[in-house]
Amino acid sequence: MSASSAPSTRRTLLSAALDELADHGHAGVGLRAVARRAGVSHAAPAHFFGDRAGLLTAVAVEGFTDLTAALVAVDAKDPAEKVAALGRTYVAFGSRYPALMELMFRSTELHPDDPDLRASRQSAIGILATAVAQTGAEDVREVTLISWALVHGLVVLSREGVIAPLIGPNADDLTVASSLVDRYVTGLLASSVD
Amino acid sequence: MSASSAPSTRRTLLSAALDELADHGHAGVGLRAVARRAGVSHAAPAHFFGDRAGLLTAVAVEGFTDLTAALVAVDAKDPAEKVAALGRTYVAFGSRYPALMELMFRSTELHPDDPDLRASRQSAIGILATAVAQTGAEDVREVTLISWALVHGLVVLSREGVIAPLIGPNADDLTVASSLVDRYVTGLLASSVD
DNA sequence: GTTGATTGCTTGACAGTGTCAAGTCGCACC
DNA sequence: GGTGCGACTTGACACTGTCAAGCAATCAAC
Repeated sequence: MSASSAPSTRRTLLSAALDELADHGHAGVGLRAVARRAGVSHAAPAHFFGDRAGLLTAVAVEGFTDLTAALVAVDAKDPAEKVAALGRTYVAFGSRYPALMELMFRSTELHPDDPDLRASRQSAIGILATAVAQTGAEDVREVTLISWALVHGLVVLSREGVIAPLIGPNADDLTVASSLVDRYVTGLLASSVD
Repeated sequence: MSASSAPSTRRTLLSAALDELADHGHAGVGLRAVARRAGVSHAAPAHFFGDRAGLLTAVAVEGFTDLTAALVAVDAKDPAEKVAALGRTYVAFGSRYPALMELMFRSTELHPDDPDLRASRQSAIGILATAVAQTGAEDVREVTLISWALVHGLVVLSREGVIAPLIGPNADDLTVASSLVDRYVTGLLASSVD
């Protein structure tokens, strides 16, 4: 028999939750709705994840893990260009999975001190931090924070639909955000090196 | 008899919702909980606001109105310094009213096309846009967007508690964010003027 | 000055939710 | 062969948003 062929209910529930999130947004991720989708009893999710916040936390961890994988896959020779590419990837991820990205930053409905959550988030931001460090920037942590804030802000504003009214209706959010990331993140780094 | 002495149930409900939001966060703002706090029947909020999204939308409008007022009160001689001051005020507002600020940008639980919501949000961002314009920046709308994204990102990251782990435990979020706004927003503008 | 309509709210019900206590089933281990 | 234990299920409770109906006051019209 093949290894790990049984999809271990817990795993089934998690992927049901991700589907529910993509289909009906954050509000759709309820203990009972997810159980229904996974074909188990209404109390099964609570058995594995404790409560609703536990389920959402597990989903968020999955999200940070996927985001990390996407960032790891980014490659670029020039350090500054790499930081910009990471930023574009971050924005693209937020654009492709808006509900997931929103959930990942809604700590009031998560277990904010969950070690897995902290670790998975830290590993995502760690990638950006090391890329910033390789540019030779002086205060790595400040530049990392400002870069993160910038791309995350773009994700939020794009999700809220306020970019188009500001820039113009015929501009694609993702294109606009990417060009802004390119232009200003690299500019930021240039002024911060030395 | 004094003008507008009667606190018009609707107004009472709205301020009860704001209190509930400040006390128990976004999840605490339920139709029934707000009704209880306001001392009216459980269906009264729905009577005035239609549904829960309607109530939340009204609260968000209140938030954007307050934010606008805070931004209008900002004064500075140098145009670039004014933009920075607006950014600091934005961050401070988000820091003082985290739950409200979060709600204001949760369009999935609001009525995103509500005209009052759009108008109040537009008036807030308009203040930043005109300040940016007065610096003589080339592409006003792009610089406005990037500045907005930056400060909003800082608000989100501060709320999520990820600034301290990144920068250091003895640094105050608000101070860190303010200094970043000062340093980089003004740098941004300097490189963008001509 | 009675009628009719509108407004501002309440009462009551319904389906759905998260959570908890108890129970059932199978399986490993002694 | 018992005994514990993990993986669930069943059933209940309090709570939620929403809807239909009703009730009291107001106000315009005739």
